[in-house]
Amino acid sequence: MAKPVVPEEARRRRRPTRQGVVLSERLIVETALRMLREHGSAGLSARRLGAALGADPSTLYRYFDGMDALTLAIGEELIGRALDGWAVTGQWRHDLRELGLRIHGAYLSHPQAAVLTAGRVTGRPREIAADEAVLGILRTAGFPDPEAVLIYHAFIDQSLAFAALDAGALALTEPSRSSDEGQWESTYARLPADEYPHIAATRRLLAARMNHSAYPVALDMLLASAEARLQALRAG
Amino acid sequence: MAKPVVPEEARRRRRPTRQGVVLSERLIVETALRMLREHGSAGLSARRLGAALGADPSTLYRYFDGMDALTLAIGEELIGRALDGWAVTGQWRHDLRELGLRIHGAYLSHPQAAVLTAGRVTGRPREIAADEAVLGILRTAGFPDPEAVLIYHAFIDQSLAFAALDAGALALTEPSRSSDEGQWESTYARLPADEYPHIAATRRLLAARMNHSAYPVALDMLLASAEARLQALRAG
DNA sequence: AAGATAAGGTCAATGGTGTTGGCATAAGGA
DNA sequence: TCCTTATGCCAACACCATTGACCTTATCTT
Repeated sequence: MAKPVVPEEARRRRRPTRQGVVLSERLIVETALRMLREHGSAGLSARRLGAALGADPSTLYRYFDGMDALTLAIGEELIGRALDGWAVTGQWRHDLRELGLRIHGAYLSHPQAAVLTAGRVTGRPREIAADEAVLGILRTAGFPDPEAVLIYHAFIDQSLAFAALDAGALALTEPSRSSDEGQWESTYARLPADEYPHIAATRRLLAARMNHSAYPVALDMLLASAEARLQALRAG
Repeated sequence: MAKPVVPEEARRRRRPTRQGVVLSERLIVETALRMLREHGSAGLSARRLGAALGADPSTLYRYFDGMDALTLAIGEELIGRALDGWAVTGQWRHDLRELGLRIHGAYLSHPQAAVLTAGRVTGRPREIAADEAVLGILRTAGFPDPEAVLIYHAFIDQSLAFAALDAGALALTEPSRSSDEGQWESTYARLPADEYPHIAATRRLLAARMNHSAYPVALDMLLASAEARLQALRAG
């Protein structure tokens, strides 16, 4: 840690860059997101980001202490976007479903960024806010604390895990665009039917399915199971 | 792609390296795994791997066309280890549970490697074998094909997604070893109780829970939900 | 057994990366 | 208006993956 990073709110002397740009944490994160979208996850580097901002790469170290910290900031931004405009209705199952799909969607809308950040738990404000919201929904719904914590954990980790997985797949295939459906079809068709009878028997269904995310299905199964537990608790 | 890579089974002239080591795909992958375990995921580089093997880094390109291909080979090796010794008993729920935990476990036993490879679907032999097995279990259990495909997809992606997520967490905290339990405890304790009442109320439970993987819980919920569907199908 | 062929190991070089210490300059407080 | 120092810039370091040319020697052919 060579140079101390000044926290954003304490910045006073905003000196414009040689090319006239006035930097800020926000500007840097947004530019990084744009670069990730346009040039892929390998396309983000201190040098390129610096160039895009019209600033020397080393200047970034005045704002983040290392690329890793920048990555975390990007993750926080994505979580924030997922929560924007989300509101609790009081129907716990609906609310959780909505939140899950939003998180998943926010990450998938920036797959290249998601690849870098999902799985990195940041502990930053907006992430904590999401945790608090989920716990609140479950406890209000009537789950006893131990149960609520268990389900909260499964729910949030499953959402992030699928977001990362699906984003990874998207980030990989996006370059080779041509994939649509036909790719899986041919992948499965290539396998010898006698050696892989079950795959062969469901070839069509598989090809149609594998182009979508399994997250909505997994999410609904998790929520259904939670509801069953809740009813069992009420009954017994 | 400058130099064509000779497939392993077609290799004839195995010339020992200057330091006397006879290379092979297997040896390289195993050495890479060992290096990942010992020096972390950032510790694997062509140069270091070459050094560890007693060979010039460029030699690796005779075996894999790029570090990316090596990564895929490592992933295939991990899946293979998960399947080693696994056998179907005929009780579908037990079998799937076992397989899921094995996959998850195999990845977690090499977290640094898992970070690199999970999420990269390879389509290599052992991976396809796992897919066929899962589909077989579900269809034999009585799930109609569309249902079987849906659940197969959710199951396998859930396993891989959690493996990647948990491995990532493990790979990160391993360097700073000291994390055990106390870290989460203090993380939650630091939050103002009036702003985060639900977190505050369940602080203890959370601290105890967050050190474990949510996968077993999520897996059981998915399987429970699948069983409910199967019974509904049989009844109606 | 001798020679030809080319697989496979090595060398050197290219253009990329994150990161740092020192320096210069201008912003904002006095 | 002057001083302080935050902040941008420069040059350098050590690392990275990858490649093309070269050389050596294991294997095949005759």
